[in-house]
Amino acid sequence: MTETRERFIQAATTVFAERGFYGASIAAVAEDLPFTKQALLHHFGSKEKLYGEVLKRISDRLTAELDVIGKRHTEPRARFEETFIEFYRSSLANPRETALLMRELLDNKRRAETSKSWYLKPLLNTLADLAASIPSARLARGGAALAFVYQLLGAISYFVVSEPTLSTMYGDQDFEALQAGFEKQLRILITSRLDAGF
Amino acid sequence: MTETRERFIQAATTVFAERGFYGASIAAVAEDLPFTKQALLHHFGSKEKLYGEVLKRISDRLTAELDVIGKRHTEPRARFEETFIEFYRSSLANPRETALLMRELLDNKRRAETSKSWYLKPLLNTLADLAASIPSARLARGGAALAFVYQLLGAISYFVVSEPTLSTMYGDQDFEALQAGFEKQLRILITSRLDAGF
DNA sequence: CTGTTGACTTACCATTTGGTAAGGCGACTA
DNA sequence: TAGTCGCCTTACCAAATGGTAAGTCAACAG
Repeated sequence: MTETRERFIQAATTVFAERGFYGASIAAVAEDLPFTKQALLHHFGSKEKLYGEVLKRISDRLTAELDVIGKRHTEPRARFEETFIEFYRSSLANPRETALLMRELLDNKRRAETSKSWYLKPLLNTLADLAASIPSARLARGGAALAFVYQLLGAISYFVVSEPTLSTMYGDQDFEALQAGFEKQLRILITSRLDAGF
Repeated sequence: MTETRERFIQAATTVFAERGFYGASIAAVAEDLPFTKQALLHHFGSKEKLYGEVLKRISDRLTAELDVIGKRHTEPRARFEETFIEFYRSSLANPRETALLMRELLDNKRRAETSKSWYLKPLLNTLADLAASIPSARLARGGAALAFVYQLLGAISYFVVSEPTLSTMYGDQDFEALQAGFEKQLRILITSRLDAGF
């Protein structure tokens, strides 16, 4: 059934996000569902394929989301800015997925040898194109605009993923204040860097 | 012997960086060394304790390194800027350690329940103090300066960790150009944000 | 009524996991 | 010479790993 597959994918997202590909077990994925580990294997064939479906799901959602935002703004600079703000909001709203994508980045070296699939590429291309559409950045050489895109991507993902660490380190209250101000700080970072020109 | 311990820690750094805490096995750590898995257990007691020593090693080195840089500059803003540039260089020179710290961030939620140790705290405190020493940032409320520190930390770590992914995605040549310009772009990001004030 | 198909199960399997137990062995001490 | 201490080994272990084999059972088709 389609719904069963869906439930497996959702559960797998959590497990892979929390333990990484190598640390996750398909038994753990099935554990909280009213199905056995073999039902999972019946639907997906292998752990690797299940992981692939999870990644594809995330990549598709993100690409679609950013696409919608991109169409809401015509002015390149505003589009760039709002897309990254939206990316931050989306990442914050889906910390599991954010963590999983970060793990994929880390596991990639090892996994690339066998899997060879690049789920992040369409997402990165979308963002790089966005940067290239800003007049002042178009002429930048040596991938200066791409570097900035990557800096923002890192700043956003790293912060979102740090929630458990930061809230324990600084206490829930201080962390909430930090998180409340982060979006504003992100906006300032983007505008001040863009103002400086390429 | 001290040297044997050292070799175990070095090997463990690689294995933990590549597979994460859960995905790594102590057998894999001993595999490339002329000792058995039990020799490892004899020295460190458990996988958890070995991991702890590895993290402590990294944290100590980083803190010491940043301390040296901090003392080379008296003017707060220059000190802030140079410290982050140095942090970038250090991260780039030690990609294994960078990846491992990132994994620690991701694994932390799970691991915190049992281990409760915060290896990253001294490092973060050093950087936060650095930001607080900048006059214009001292008055910032809601942790605006800390947010900026975290953004830089994320931008740096994320980029360093992405080397395998990026060089495969864009090709070795394009990636090298990107990497060659990254430090300069980082500097621009820092100065433009600081110029904007808090 | 029969055959087939798809979802899901129980029963296994070899391999790997982190860890324990016990002992060999060289060096140093009484 | 006997004792003991630290480093490291072989011999195990129960539990968990990803995956295979062989079914059960309901729905549906002829």
